[in-house]
Amino acid sequence: MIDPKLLRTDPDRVRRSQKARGESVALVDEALAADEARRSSISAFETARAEQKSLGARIAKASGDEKAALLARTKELSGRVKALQAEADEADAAYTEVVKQFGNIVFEDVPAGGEDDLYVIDEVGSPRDFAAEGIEVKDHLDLGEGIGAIDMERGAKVSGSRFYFLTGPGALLEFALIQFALTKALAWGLTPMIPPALVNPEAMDGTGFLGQAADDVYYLERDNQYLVGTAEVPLAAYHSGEILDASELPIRLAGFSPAYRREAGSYGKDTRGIFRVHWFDKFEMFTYCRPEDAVAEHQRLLEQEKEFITALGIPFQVLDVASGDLGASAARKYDCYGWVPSQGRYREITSTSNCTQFQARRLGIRMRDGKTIEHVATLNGTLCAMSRMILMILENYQQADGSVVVPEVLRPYLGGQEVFEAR
RNA sequence: GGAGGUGUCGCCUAGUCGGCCUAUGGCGCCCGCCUGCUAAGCGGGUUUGGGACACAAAUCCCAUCGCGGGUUCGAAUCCCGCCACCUCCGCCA
Repeated sequence: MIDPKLLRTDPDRVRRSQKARGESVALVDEALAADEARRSSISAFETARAEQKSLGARIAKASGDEKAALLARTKELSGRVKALQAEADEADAAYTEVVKQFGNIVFEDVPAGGEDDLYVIDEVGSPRDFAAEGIEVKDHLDLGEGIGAIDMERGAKVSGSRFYFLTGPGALLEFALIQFALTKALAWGLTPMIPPALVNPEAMDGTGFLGQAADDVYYLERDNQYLVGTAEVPLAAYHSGEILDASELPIRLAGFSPAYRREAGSYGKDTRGIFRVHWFDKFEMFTYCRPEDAVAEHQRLLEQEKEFITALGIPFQVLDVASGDLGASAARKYDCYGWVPSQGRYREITSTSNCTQFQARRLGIRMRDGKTIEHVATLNGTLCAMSRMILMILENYQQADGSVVVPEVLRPYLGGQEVFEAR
């Protein structure tokens, strides 16, 4: 949720943000009108309620005829108070509904455009020249099946399309990545977390995933619960409704969980292999911090992502995601795109968002700093999405005979193994 | 899944056959007084949200006793639903 005060004090700022997102600017006037209506109906209710209370106090002390007279008078008032209260509740709900439609206020210096506008702000490493090495590039699925790491057919048999089994070397790779990510997370001072992957509606809605992204979320109707698409959801909701002591901040977490995504609307897109799947495991970083520290914290998360990908030896680019392609919660987002040799282009492997106070307002996460209380800022960033990273490793470390070299940093977690041989 | 119990302003707690509850007391915390210093003692303050006053401070108003409804002129208190926790039974990694 955006700051209701900002709407009143600087509606133009909100209009600019809506425009940058490519969303309705008229919504601002709608919200202002709803706010006005809300305040006047609340004030009408409060006046009537005050009168009712003072009458009530007199009734308590009165008796006999006086009491009877007062009772008669207050009966009528009681009905009015109820009606006014219903009106006020309704106006308040209507206002909230409008305000919740706004995405986070986009930072002014976020580049304009949509998902096709790629602003590359950094580049690390460079793709191998496979031709020069005399290698005919295979894609991750051919390689994965070749070394016995991925079984898509049985994934489909057991669970349907976009499901897979990681087998033997594939499973070992994931475990090694988990260990390596955990080692990094601890070195950076993050607290490791294993959160529930099933959450209630408040958690899902509070993190902003039931808005424009609702179709992409699995919902269990019988239990009124949602399968999370990222550990960001339970990690954000972890402190919901709490007032944290400012001295505890920043709180830096690294949560490991499965990620479930319906991938609605992506039929026929990236259908081969494990690039786009309904489930994968992921290590996700999450920070609660003071609002004024959020921009620096965002850089920190990005640096950690870059360090991780660099250590694994995957060539990648860093993108400053265009304003029209931001998620509802993000004021700014950086994506890291890793090189996919079989596609001859860079594809997303990590993403980090600065949600400023947007999520914290919805989830009621505040901090007490001396006498003042205000909402914290929240940020999230991918540490390691297993399926994508395995894909990157398979393709970038392939050899002419279909074997795959193990990235050096992972060898300690694989008993020193250096190569996965093709079978 | 079945039976019973519990849920009060940071923590503990009083209050439940409706109205002096504007929610008691203790601990903790904050401010002040006193005092060679500290402690003790004394006095005051201390839920959160919204709103009024052009900002701030002060003050005032409304809401807030797990959440949501209902009964009533009036609900922490009575009724209904939900949630969480505890105990026992059943089932089960």
